[in-house]
Amino acid sequence: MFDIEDIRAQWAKQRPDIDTSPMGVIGRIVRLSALFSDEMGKTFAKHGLSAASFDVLATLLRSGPPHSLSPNELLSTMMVTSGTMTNRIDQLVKDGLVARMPNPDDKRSINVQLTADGKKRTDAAVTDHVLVQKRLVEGLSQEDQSVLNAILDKSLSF
Amino acid sequence: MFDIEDIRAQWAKQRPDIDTSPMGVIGRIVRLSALFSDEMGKTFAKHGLSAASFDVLATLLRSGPPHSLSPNELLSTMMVTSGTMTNRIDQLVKDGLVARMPNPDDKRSINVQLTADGKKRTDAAVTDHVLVQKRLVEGLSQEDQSVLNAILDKSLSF
DNA sequence: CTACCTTATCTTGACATCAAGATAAGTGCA
DNA sequence: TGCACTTATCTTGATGTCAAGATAAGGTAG
Repeated sequence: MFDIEDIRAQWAKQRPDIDTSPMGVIGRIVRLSALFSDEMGKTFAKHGLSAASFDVLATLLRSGPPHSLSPNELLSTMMVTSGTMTNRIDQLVKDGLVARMPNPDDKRSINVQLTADGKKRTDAAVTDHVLVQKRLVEGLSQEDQSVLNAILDKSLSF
Repeated sequence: MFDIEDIRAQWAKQRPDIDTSPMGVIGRIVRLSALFSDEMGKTFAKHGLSAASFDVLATLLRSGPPHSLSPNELLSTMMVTSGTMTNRIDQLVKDGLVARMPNPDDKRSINVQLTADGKKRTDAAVTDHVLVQKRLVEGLSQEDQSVLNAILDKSLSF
């Protein structure tokens, strides 16, 4: 595993014409994201979930009672295609964590609703998850985190 | 697409017991990473490459002449399994961008070497790529970028 | 030299994802 | 009303990934 600055040094030798300073910032963000995702994935696995399932379950939970959203509503909060959403819901239905309920007002549509077991499992997973997230940022002071958020928001606004 | 702070507000209502401030930091990093990866992917696609192929090609290019590394060496710089590497190399061989060369010193091993066409394509893709990267961070001042790097390095050292 | 362990690469089977299109129901305008 | 357009979900086929194990060659201790 190379350090990002080592990689930049290699480029400086092989392609002195290019400016790799943006690569430093972007490389760190992409790598840190992968590291975070790996660690968070372990928590999900402990609860028998994948990041993908957790994403759906957590969205339903935080939407509040009756913990029920259409596939289209779920889609709009995650960056996945409709086929992916169908597949995710299929898995969760098979595991008994959500149920597909007909929508009486629009027969094209359905609602995906947390089951009692789904709600219990999701509540437990979320509780663990936030503790892991806390650990992942514990190397940063409160001020570091504020500064970080402010700078990242500048980039996210594009 | 919800804003991360909207998501935190939803949690505050549904699960007032949890501390979601780490989620603010982590969410921004993961989301920004996905955004960067999407944009960079478009550049690779323009050159007929995927992020996966580019990753291999760029590693070979920046390793310097003769632009040749073993699958194992490539593996150690990317976080993928050996099966994934075999598959990536297969694709690149099929596209004529790299060639598998026998290693005379160790018959278990091979070297993956950029072809002339592979080098040309990679050079062109890298040139475009760094321009896109530059655009992706242009919302941040030099000082923002320095501060960002310093803070991110604290987290990456875990 | 042999038997065993390690290393390097590839193979297999399962899975998540996407792009594109199929299906079915709702909407609106002539 | 009826026909075209839109919307919501699901289906299909291709791809990239991983975990686990297969294959083959190198290294070593006796």
